Amino acid sequence: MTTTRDHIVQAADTLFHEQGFEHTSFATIAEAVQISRGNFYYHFKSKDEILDAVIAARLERTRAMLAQWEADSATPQDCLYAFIEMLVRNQTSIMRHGCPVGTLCNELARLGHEAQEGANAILDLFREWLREQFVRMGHGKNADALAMHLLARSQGVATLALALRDRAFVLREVDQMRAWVASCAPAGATATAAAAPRRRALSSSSKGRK
Amino acid sequence: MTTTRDHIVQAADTLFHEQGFEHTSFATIAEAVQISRGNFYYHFKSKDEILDAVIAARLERTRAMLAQWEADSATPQDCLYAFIEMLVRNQTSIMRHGCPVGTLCNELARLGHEAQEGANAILDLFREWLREQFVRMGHGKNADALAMHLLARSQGVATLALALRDRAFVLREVDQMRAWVASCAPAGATATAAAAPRRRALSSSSKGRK
DNA sequence: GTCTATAGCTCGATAGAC
DNA sequence: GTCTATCGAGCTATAGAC
Repeated sequence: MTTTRDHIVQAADTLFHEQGFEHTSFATIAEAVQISRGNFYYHFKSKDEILDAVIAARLERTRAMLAQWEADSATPQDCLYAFIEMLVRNQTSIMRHGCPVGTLCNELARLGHEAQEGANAILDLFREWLREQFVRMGHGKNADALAMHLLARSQGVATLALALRDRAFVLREVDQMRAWVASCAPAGATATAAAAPRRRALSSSSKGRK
Repeated sequence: MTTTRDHIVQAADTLFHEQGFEHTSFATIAEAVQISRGNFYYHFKSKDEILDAVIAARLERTRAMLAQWEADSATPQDCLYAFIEMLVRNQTSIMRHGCPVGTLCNELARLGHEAQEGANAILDLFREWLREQFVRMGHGKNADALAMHLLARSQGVATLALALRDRAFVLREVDQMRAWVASCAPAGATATAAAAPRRRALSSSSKGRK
């Protein structure tokens, strides 16, 4: 059953992504949900409370998505490919509105908004999940740094994609990120120690998704 | 001689970086410049006109900066190092307010603001300048893709730096970017700087572009 | 060139009828 | 639970005195 509250959160979620939190007014959300402005305050005491609800919903959705990716992937490498593939899947949306996670974190950070921690928690969900994959690949000590590196690469692509709207650029960078993941793979199976991924003149696209 | 107009543009420039364009009101700028709100409209017809003036000022300043970097660098590699070093030099500002170029481009792109082209022109200044360095290094055909790659990396670092405020992360990524530039150098060439980038565990691949 | 005063609008938030 | 009406604050922009 979908309550009015759910409708509000869903509409706000979309609008916060498309227009930003601050730029989105109650009037805009009200129009999307087809209710009156005043009716908001039966469900939420303030705009910040709607933001909290949106963040909570995104956290839940992200958790489910990551679990699904893991369930669908045979190896940790495939998990990483699933993450990277997101840039291609959501290409159009990213070129139009940016990465929903990165743009929200940045907007709230710049505003000094108290909900920044919540938004960062979404980012941390990805960070931890990526770290886990690198741990499974045998990069225990550097797993977090590798996770951050991949996060930064994808955020950079999203940022330039939004500004320049260059599809070829996105695909090119995605290709390189895939190659980088391939180069991170433990050479022989079960590399116990070997913390560091070896730098090599890579065999670009060895991975076949499955 | 510094005119009132210049003062306004300078204050607006800083505030647009720190708070964003939309979030910055005339009242805030007026307070910074110590003039009355009404007085703005003698110098500018609208807020958008101030934005245009800020963008023009940034274009000019960026051109001068890039020319200076080139004058101070013995080799194209050193130019690239100067670019990367910017992330360290401006670390504190970036962690607090983000990259001034990236945040403005993204804000205007999301708003669908007509000044987006102007903001992108600043980004293109970097893109062209970086491309030029790669051309000088002998990467003619791939020079633009390499320039975009470096731009994306730095934007990604700036985005995560703003969200997470992790100094160690920034330094780690900068180190990797230096190493990547070194790996792009034409064989046999020697970079002058103390920048002699160390090769570290987390390097990103240059892939088969060459 | 700089000021005060204010129009006209939108915002987030409240009050109270139904 | 949903509505209408409205408040006060903040915004961009204008008018006109000095």
